[in-house]
Amino acid sequence: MATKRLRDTRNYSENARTSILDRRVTSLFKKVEELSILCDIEVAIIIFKPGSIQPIAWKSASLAQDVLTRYLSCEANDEIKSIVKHETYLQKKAKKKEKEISKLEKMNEEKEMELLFNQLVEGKNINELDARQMKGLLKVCAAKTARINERKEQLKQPLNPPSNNENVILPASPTGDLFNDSWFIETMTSLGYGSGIRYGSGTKSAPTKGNDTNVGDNGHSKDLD
Amino acid sequence: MATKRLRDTRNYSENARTSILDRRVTSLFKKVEELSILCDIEVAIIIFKPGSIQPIAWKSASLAQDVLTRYLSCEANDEIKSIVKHETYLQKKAKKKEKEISKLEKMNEEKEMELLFNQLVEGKNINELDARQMKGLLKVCAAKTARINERKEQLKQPLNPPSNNENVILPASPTGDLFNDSWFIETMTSLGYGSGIRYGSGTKSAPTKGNDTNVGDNGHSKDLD
DNA sequence: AACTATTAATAAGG
DNA sequence: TCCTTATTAATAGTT
Repeated sequence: MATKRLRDTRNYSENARTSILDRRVTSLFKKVEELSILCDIEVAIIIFKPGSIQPIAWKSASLAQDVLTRYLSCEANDEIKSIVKHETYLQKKAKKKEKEISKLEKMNEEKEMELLFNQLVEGKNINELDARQMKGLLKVCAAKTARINERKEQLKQPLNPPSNNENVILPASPTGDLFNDSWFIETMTSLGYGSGIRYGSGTKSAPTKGNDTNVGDNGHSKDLD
Repeated sequence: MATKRLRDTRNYSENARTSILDRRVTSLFKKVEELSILCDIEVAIIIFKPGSIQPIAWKSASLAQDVLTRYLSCEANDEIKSIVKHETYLQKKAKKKEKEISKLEKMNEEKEMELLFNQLVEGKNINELDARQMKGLLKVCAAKTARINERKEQLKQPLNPPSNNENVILPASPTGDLFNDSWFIETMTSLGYGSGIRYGSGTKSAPTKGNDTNVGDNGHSKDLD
């Protein structure tokens, strides 16, 4: 029963909300139709529902358009102005999205290069790389080299023993220390990058600090699905 | 008393007619205002009375115009066809860009998971991962396990030399064996993947668990670092 | 979607 | 024009 005249549907579930709204809009249109016939007036109603982009027009898109056209021609001056306003609004929106895209593309590029680097470690044939990938890879290498140099500076300081378990705050730093430094230096050397380091030491380079790392060690992994 | 719901005002005197119409339009606007606020919709109403040329606009000329402009941009009007066309074009463009963004976001997610995996191999503390990352990681693990199994099959075949070394574009790079599967497999082994794998020695098939995503069996996660 | 109790809208009269 | 009142419409809650 009607406890109140109108419910505030804004807090309702999407489903209930649309069904209630449908009823109201239906009866509204009914009333307006009565009015328009019995009082001999012309009416156009446009409704924008929050969820849908498509507007609802009464009493039909074409008839509404007829009324709207006349209305706009009465207002004349503002017409073009507001439309142009709208246009620039849309253009701004598009530009914004473009920026967002290029940002994401850049992020993608970075991540791809990181992956590429790791793939190389895992045995990806270097011949499979194309020029673009190679270029990006060199960038990553440069970044990593820079980091190593930093690290070297740290090591020069007497009261600064190397700590192996510096953990990284992960996803935010694409240039973070993803790699075991010693392994990386050796690898770089083998590629001809390690300026002061000579290649030739028969090192096996498997990082051992991850030995006890277990992934999904118990039944908890089931809970993640 | 209300003998009927709505009177047909078309046969009334001009005076009575407008007064009746006024009341009705007033209550109509009241109702629509309630609707628009409580149901969070945008509405525009244009009314042409038979006598007067001037239309009535709800909820004010400027606000109505705003709604109308948007409406027209969706439906396309003859008079302002070109402008509106451009508008819808821009809207389509924005939609397209939105799709592009979501695609890129997905790609980013995948790459991030790959990276996460590699970070883990390199000693990242597993305790730092949240549920989402863990979930994605398990996916990657499954993929990598599949790869390892493939590799195992290859290793079983005695006459299967890796066809890696060819021309390389990198400066002075002896595409070392460092970029080989050995390191990866060792690491995998140390992680508890396919514990029977020995590089270069054809061994019995590892007692691999059927579940690809369930890796490792004993909870040593406390010792991770 | 149909039903019912409640509230809103409205016509007619003062 | 504004109030009152009888009547009908709209509608929330329920099924």
